[in-house]
Amino acid sequence: MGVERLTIKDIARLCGVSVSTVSRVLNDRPDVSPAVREQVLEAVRESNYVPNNSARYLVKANSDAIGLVVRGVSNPFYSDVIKAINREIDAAGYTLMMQQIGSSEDEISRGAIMEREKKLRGLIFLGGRWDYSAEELGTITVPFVCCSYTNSFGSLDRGSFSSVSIEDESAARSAVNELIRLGHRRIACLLAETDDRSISELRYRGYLAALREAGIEPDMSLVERTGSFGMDEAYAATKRLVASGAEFTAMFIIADAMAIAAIKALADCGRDVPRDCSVIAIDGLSMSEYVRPTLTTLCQPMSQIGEESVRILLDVIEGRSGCRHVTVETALRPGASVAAL
Amino acid sequence: MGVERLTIKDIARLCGVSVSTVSRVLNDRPDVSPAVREQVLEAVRESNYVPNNSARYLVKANSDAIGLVVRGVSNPFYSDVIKAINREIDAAGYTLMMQQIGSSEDEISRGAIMEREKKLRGLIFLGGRWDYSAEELGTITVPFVCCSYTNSFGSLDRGSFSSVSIEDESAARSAVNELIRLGHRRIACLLAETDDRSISELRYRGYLAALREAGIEPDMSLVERTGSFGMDEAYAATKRLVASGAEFTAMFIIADAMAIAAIKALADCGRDVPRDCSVIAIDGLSMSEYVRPTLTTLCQPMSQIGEESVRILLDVIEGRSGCRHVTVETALRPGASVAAL
DNA sequence: GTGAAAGCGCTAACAT
DNA sequence: ATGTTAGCGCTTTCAC
Repeated sequence: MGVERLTIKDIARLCGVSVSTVSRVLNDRPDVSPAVREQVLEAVRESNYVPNNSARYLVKANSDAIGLVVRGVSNPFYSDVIKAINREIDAAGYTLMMQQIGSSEDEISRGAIMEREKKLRGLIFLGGRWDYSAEELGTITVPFVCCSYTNSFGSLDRGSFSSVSIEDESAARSAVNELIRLGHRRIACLLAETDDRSISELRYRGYLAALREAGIEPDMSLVERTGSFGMDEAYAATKRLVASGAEFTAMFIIADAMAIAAIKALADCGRDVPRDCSVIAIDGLSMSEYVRPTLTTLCQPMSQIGEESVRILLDVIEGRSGCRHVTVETALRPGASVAAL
Repeated sequence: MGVERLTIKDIARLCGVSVSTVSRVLNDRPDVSPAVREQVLEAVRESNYVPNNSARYLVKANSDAIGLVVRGVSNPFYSDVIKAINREIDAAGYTLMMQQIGSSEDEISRGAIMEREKKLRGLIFLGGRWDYSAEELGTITVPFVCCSYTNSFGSLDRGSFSSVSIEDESAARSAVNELIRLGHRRIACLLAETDDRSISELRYRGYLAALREAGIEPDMSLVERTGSFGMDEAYAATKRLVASGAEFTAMFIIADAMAIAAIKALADCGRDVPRDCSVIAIDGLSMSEYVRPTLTTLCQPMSQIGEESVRILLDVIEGRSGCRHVTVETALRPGASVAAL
């Protein structure tokens, strides 16, 4: 335990060679004699030497690393996106450096720190704020792409960044339209109002738009809000809604996880889904296919979002194109949580 | 975009002071005049300067950082554990550095790299292999704790590391006992056989032990295996089990997520849970409280696992105690997925 | 094929 | 209160 940590110098001394030779071996350079190479490798193994990455990063002028800053620990929605990003970056011969941060931390400053520390070529932000200003982005000097969201509430010049996302408002609109098509008119809405510049707000706008187009007067007593995207809060909010006595035959819920909790709350209130109340959501978690009734939801194409993000970023990095903004399509995945009225 | 990245020297020159003064300001040292401090801060803001962490880490002889290596991206089970670890480390005045790795990567080598790079005081491995040898741990020279698992299949000296985990075998045994207590005798078992040195194997042993104690002859046609812990595979495996024609009145499933998928498979085969088949699992995911029927499961005390891990690690780091191995208790969370026969 | 030496950006003595 | 300077551990010219 109390072992002094070895440096490249120690290995050099151990082998009776210079540090540059050790460095060459460690970096798989061809210009080292086989004998010396073997000897160095052996010494490294024997002594449990592990190079210091800080020193390596410091001296390197640039790298082939792409940074990925994921906001929100263990969001089930992200895992397929991350998988796709990983795959694409690997395939392109770059290295992925992932950093998870809490939802209260700032992805921009973390990205900026990472950029310096790892000499990044580009950055991907997965799940971030929607209201960047050009000023606070001054610390980021490499190309970056907003993955699964865009800067709807910010003041950023569209030419200075890229994004890949669904059109939240129109996705919500088509979800609600589906309910309307089936004859529902009293449609409740469950929101997560963390603040008013979020995905929740956009999806709420879509809800309102769908009602308006169908000539249905929005009823504020049917709109319930929770403080977060958590299941516990969604459960409680749905119970409040039922307890309020408001009448509705369907619910539009802004996220799958919240919808699963809401269905449980409805059941606990004696309301069967979809017989007494239809439920539709947005996201397309795989979990939603295993609950009963299976959730009817608008799926985000997670792999495509990841792939597209990488493609755009590499295009910009390698000078093949400028910044782009891509919106991907959602697809209705019919479940058993929706019925005609 | 093409902006040269600034260094501390640039800031010093910009302000007409020395680098040490800038460094002092950046590190909140008291011995700087208010005027100069303000001027430096202003220049930093103006120029979007961000210090290079690699250089910082390199020069520091030690830090107050604890490394957390999480194996398996976005395992829902880990998120509460991570939250607890975060909280405790913060409260103790240390800094947490988290690193997520894929399930095919090796946590030991990543931990070793991180230890050098960040000058760690200690390491926590969350979800790792169960079969370390002393030799491969030679690269780790700081105290570490295995969080949520232990070295059941390895050859490590128990005095050289710490661990916090449930007793998987006895947890499985009591889950199966619960089914037996309710009159079940034909109890199927769903395993995830990634390899034979995993949590799956331990829980399987508990299943067998419970049967043996009750004088029930294990029936291999009731034991189904999947390649992973995924829901899709658990679903398919359960369907195979039903299709095989094997008769059973209950299932013991080694993980909540798999159980949720299994319940769906049973339903799709026309079997009601718990009327036609009881289901019990181990883990205690919060999701399990929102599916219907709610899952009966043995809960792992996630917060406690995280807290205990930090407590032990800090005790060892600060010399208050040697390595310890703690097992925490699971608690039966009764749901609606189990019925008496 | 190998070694010597400069320097990556920063902190921390040590001076002043 | 502020400046000067010696490294931290490594890679990379540039000699040989």
